[in-house]
Amino acid sequence: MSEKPIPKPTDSELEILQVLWQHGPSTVRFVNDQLSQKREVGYTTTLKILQLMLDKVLVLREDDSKTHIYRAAVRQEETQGLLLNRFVDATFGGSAMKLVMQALGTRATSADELAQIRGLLNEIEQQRRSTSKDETDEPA
Amino acid sequence: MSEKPIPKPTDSELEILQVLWQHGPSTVRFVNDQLSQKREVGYTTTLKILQLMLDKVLVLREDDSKTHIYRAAVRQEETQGLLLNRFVDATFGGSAMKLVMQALGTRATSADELAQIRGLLNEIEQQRRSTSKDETDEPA
DNA sequence: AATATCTTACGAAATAAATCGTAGATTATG
DNA sequence: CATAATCTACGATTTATTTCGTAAGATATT
Repeated sequence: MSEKPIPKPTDSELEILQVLWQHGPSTVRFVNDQLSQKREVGYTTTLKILQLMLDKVLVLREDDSKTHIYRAAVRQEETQGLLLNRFVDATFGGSAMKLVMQALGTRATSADELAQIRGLLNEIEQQRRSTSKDETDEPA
Repeated sequence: MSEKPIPKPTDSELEILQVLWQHGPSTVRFVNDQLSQKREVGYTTTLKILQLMLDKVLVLREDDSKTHIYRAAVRQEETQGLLLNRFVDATFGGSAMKLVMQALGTRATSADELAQIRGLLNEIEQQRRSTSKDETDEPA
């Protein structure tokens, strides 16, 4: 039980992680090009943030070749989950349901997406029925 | 179309807004007492933040009586919606559905809550069926 | 090999957020 | 009325984040 403290990424760091998650291991140049499509960023700014992320072990880097290659050191879902928890606590007083209601109510959601969510609900309930037979709610 | 720029609250400001939304107009002392239940905060820190929030017009204040009384100047749902949009964009690449899936999959959600969400899904689909007949998508 | 180009490392400035101390005003109490 | 307690205003510090300039090293080009 001494595995993951998981450092919390800042906004800029998250932006970079998105690039790495989406495109895989990349050079500074590539990451910067991607970011530049959205907004103005200096090359050395991107470089610096990647270096700080390396310290925090948010990314790893391959030094072998001439130019360094950075890769995400944290998994996407894990990180998103972490941030989601913080956000739900800070903004919705810890109620994931209130958040979901807002998300579904306010944001545009296609019929297809609604169907997918319905499917997930089914899965969850299904799973609960099966596990509640032999396993009690909390093994602790 | 020149109504609401809506300033984005910081973490501390959001914390205070939660108190005001939950308990209504309050004195600095009361807000500080509430915050203190969760963590260490100096009185003047709370005061200062409230004053900054007044500048930003995140809160209004009653000066009449001896001690000032602050009230939220932004509505809860509106603010939550704003923050949610930002969060979805930054963390889930703009996909509200991915967020919902994560929220349902990762966080503990009671059977009761799941039922409520299911209810909301029904409502939304219901509404779409009825409005798509005579009204177009956006009544503007 | 000399020059230009690209890359890294690093320091430092600019900005934003949160925290607190102190002084002066106001109100309550003895 | 005098003293204590409470409150407001405000400056200043601390900490975190973002940004960029510059120098030095590596690579490519002619």
